[in-house]
Amino acid sequence: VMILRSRFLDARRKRRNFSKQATEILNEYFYSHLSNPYPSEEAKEELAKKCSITVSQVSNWFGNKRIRYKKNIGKFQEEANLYAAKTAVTAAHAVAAAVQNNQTNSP
Amino acid sequence: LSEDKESPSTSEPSAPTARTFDWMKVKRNPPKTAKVSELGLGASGGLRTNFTTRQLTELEKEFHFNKYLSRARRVEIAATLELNETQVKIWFQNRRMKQKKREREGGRLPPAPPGCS
DNA sequence: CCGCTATGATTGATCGGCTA
DNA sequence: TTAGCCGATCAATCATAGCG
Repeated sequence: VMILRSRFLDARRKRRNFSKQATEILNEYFYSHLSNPYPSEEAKEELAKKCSITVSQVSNWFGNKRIRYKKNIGKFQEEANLYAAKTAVTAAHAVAAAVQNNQTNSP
Repeated sequence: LSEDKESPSTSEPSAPTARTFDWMKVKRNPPKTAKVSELGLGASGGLRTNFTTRQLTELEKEFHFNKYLSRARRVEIAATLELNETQVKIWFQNRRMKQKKREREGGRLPPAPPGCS
């Protein structure tokens, strides 16, 4: 029984946390799509490239994130607000750029 | 082809942050791994079956022989390993997906782990 | 060094869609 | 109409990484 764990050194043994920036990118996507955090295959590939990890790892990350998020929403409130603010700033910049671009082209 | 806006379902019009969306409420039905034989005994439903090393070894062996099972073979395996036909069927289903996944992204740096001393 | 939490991966089983 | 398969996901758990 004890040695039943002979699932022999699953690959999980040498687990490595993702880089800080990779986690940053994943969280940004997750919270900016909180209403439906299910990236398409294409989106996963893009995220995988940006994070320098595999598509499967992106899938694992979202799978774990969704489950753990809904298991204890309160625990992620702080994180949620943090990324919500960050994307808001990004959106603001985008709007500002669009406005400026619009002014220089429309007249 | 994008714009979501999933209905926050049964929620308040607007909250400061983080509303509750439908995906957060999704609940899966518990496994019905019950065997018609034990209707009054424990260990039937709601639990994730833990396959023994022997069962996994046999299933793996069979998988390398056939990626797909015939009904007859499935019944045979299930009886031998004391599992449901469904469990055997699902095991093969998952095993095929696992195989495909490995072929797909396993196509890179398999050997040569730096620390080989 | 120890205990507890955070996190990546694994996997039996479920869900919805499609096909023979 | 129905059972098996696929693809994605869930949900529980494993083993390790990281922090106090």
